[in-house]
Amino acid sequence: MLGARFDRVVVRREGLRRPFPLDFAARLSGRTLRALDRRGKYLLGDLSSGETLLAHLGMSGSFRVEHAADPGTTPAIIPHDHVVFQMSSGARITFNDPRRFGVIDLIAPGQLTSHAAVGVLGPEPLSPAFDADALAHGCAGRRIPLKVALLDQRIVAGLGNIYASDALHLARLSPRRAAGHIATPLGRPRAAAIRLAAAIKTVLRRAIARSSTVRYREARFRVYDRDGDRCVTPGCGGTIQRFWQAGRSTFHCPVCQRS
DNA sequence: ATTGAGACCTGTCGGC
DNA sequence: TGCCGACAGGTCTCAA
Repeated sequence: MLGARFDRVVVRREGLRRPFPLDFAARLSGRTLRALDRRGKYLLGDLSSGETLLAHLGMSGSFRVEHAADPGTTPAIIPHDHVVFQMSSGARITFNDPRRFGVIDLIAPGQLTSHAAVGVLGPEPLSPAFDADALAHGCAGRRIPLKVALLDQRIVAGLGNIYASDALHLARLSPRRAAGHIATPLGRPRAAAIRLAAAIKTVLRRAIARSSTVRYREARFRVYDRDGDRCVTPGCGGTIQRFWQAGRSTFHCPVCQRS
């Protein structure tokens, strides 16, 4: 898509979580995609019109890339194809999302920072801006459990249910611990914040290197979806358990994540 | 401030 | 085989 023009945009239903914006296809047609970026779980496309093409995969969304020049391939519509972008490069990019929890939206120029979700995102976990100080600052004074705090995109952007559990396990911190406990009363980081910030970076770098979210059904994690398994922490010997927090499943080792 | 429950949807899996 | 409930990578809103 990058550097190509939108030749034709086909919208195959009213919307996903929300209705598609007014004149969505018309506002894209003839524009060029100048740059691609990402904030947290949001994909951002910088358009020659100054608008931003915003996308979120939700739980089940995906983009499929096909090319007119690919020999022996006949691009076809399959179930749950909702938006098709035909590009001047010959590429055809299709947004498919069975559960329709995803987002496809257009943001007017300059409106991204005031966007209800994107505008309040916390720091990028792999950027230098995210460190123990930033994490402690975000958690200070909060009495919510650490696991719930890690899922709050305003504290740190982009962590989901898998890596929230895994990062806490690597840092050997209980998911039930109050988030505020990793900071001093003045919001300075305690040892736990230093461990957790580092663990988040380690877990995410490893996940990206292994594409473990892209193929998450085949992937194996430290604790996620491993209840009943033996804990991987050297010398621990505990058994991974699952419980519920804020409506989501949390996995942890009650032995090495006691506090 | 925080929790909990429910909503949005369809697909998959395990148990019977 | 087929049916049924539980659960799923994520937000978002409302009530308590």
